[in-house]
Amino acid sequence: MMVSSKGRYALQVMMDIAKNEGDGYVSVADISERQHLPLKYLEVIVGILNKGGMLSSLRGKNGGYRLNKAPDEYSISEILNLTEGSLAPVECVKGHTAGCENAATCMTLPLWIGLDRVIEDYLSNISLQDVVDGNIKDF
Amino acid sequence: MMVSSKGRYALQVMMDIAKNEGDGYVSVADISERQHLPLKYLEVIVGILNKGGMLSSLRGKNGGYRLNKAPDEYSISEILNLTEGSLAPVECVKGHTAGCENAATCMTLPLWIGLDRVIEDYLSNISLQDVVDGNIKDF
DNA sequence: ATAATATCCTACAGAAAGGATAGGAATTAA
DNA sequence: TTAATTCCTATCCTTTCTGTAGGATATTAT
Repeated sequence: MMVSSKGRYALQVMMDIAKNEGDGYVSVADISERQHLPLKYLEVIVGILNKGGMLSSLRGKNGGYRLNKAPDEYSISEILNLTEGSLAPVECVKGHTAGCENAATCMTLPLWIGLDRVIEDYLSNISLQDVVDGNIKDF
Repeated sequence: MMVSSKGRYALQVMMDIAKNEGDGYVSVADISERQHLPLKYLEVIVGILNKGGMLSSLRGKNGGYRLNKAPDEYSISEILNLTEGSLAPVECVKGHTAGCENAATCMTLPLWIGLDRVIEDYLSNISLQDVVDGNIKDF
């Protein structure tokens, strides 16, 4: 029941780019250095974010990555769902197909659907900008 | 970000005992058969529930397990926390110590604390009885 | 052109966690 | 005494996690 380092690093990457992209691109080497995260692993993770349409890239000198939209347009949910594959707490609530062959009689399914929903609700209402700004209410 | 089979099976075990304990004890063999779950694995899981104080046991013939309190006195949170070890989404919000050495400056910590809380809130407000009764609102 | 700087691609590898199984010791009821 | 049952804990196989490695490809500055 844990968010893996892949997802956590991806979030750090997105935050770092949000903070450091001026008009140019942010390189993975710079992110790696600032965030103290392994370069080669970040290359893999950034590749996922890029292929998933969250970033644009530019190769070569002065190249790197930049956000495709404003930081307040990214929800934490979409970032984590992309990098983690899914945030579903159990297999049977993945991909909104909701259930195995016993779904009709499964007494625990509603529980998992409800849990999935509170997680999704929470994370989809927090933006990248919110995290960068330290703007997370309550707690 | 998944609840493991250990936690899911533990929940099934608790539900099965809740349903099937009359005045006597429920054996693991019976649970295994009714729920179609591996006996030897269930023995391990039930051991955790027992040592954690959720069940009482009786050895020998006609032995087995029974609940220590009424089904509506168990929250799903306590069952899953016991068997999973923790439901915290990241290492640094385990055990209410909240944080690593960088906690003071970590921008993502509030996010994880908040996520932990919505999960905990949801699961602590649903009882074993609710699940057995199919009494989970919404969705 | 060329050199330097980046991304991009994908296979591999060690460590940790997940998901059981195995075998028997201890206890209890009939 | 015997059958049934919990109890204990070591082991094992598989999958996932967490990276690493090495190079191919593209871009820009000079």
